[in-house]
Amino acid sequence: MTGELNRTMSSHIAGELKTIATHGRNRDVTRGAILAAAEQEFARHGLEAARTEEIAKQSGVTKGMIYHYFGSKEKLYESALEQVLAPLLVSLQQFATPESEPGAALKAVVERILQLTGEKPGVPAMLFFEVIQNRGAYYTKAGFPSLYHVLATILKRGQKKGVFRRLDAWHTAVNIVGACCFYYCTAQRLQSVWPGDRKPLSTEMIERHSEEALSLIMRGVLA
Amino acid sequence: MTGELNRTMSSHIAGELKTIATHGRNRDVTRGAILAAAEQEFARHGLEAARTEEIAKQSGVTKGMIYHYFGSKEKLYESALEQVLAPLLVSLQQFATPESEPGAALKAVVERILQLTGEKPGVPAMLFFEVIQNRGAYYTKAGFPSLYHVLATILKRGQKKGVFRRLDAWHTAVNIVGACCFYYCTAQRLQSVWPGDRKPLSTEMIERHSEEALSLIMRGVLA
DNA sequence: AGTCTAATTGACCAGTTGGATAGTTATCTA
DNA sequence: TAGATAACTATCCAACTGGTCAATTAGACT
Repeated sequence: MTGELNRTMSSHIAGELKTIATHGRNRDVTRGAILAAAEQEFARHGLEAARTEEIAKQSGVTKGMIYHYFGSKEKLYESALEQVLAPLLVSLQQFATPESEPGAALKAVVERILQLTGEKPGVPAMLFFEVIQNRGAYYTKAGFPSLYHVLATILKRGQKKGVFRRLDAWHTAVNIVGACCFYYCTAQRLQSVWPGDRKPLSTEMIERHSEEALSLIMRGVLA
Repeated sequence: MTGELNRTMSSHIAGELKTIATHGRNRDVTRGAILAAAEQEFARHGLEAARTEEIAKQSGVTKGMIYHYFGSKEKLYESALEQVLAPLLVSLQQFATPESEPGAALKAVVERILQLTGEKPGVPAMLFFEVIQNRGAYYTKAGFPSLYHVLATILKRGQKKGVFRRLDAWHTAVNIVGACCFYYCTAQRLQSVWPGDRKPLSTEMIERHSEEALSLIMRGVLA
């Protein structure tokens, strides 16, 4: 998936220093810069309203580079989406094992979601754009496993064991994700609504969000 | 806010029949059709990616009409946003009274949010676009009261009374809204992820979402 | 040093889009 | 019936946007 890494540093030298030192003229560095800028732009505007020119400007290269490395705006979008979602969705698979205790499993999954979104606050926005604007077309295309399946499975198992209360697993799975992710989508607005000393994207507020979301969810689900 | 209604039906005749019978050539009907189409288009694509041509097509009029009645794409957006948000936010003010019992008040507010979003599933999407793409600029411009203030106030009061558990009112307010609204943002995708017999936007599934969201929230918040 | 590969650039293009404008016609009033 | 108002249409335009392409140049290898 990640493709050929370090094609440029095949010489004797460590290469790492070289890569960093090389300001331009480096495949991986440029590709990475474009991807990073694309991630931001797509998270702020979605595929449709994102501007390739802006991505180029932010990554410090010419627009032509985007087409040289990615071929089209859509393909760039796919790459950015995959780069962002893969770590989250792949890492969740481990929690789907039927052996684990449901309460602990749910807690672990929620914490993982909160951790990853906390590290990359743009991810929830990208997901929203993808679902609403593109109706999940590229999401489906990437063939990622559904986050909701993992959650629903755990919820059903916990309910059968009597650990969780009576609930609709499918609906609850969605609402759990909502309680985790919505915060990052509305963070910009919170800044002008919340008291001034609360900076929604500061590390402490992110930390508190994780605590609060987890509490709300666990309390809301346990029997 | 709603402006002059029924300017056209000032004659002797009842007017209602007239308004309906008149296919074109009616200020209010045309304006309404444009607004309705705009609401859909903006909910699906956001201000930036929305196309005036598409709005015109969907409302069955020429693009020129949009500029005749609304002046610009942005002004049309403001009107659509206001039309959609006003009922929700205005109606919530009544729950902010300090006399009401906090538990009941919270339940009432959440139910109202769920009712309104259930009736207009496009509203949450419009809110997301507004916050993420436009950073809440038009939202602020409209001068609506913050939904979060109402919720946080109730939460704080309930906490002081010991009805609610120890929690951060500001964060919890956000997470509550997330648990209510996220469903409608991801509904399109759910259709291809959920079992086939569950249609996310069917009346029964919407009803169930309301129940599940309310349960999750109340359980998650009560002492 | 010389050569080859590929990263990079800048000028350019065709299609789209928000918006303006001049003209047409239905309806209301006197 | 005549005129005035305004709803409505068709056409056009300038700016923007995704995408192309030929030319340039920095590094890698011999």
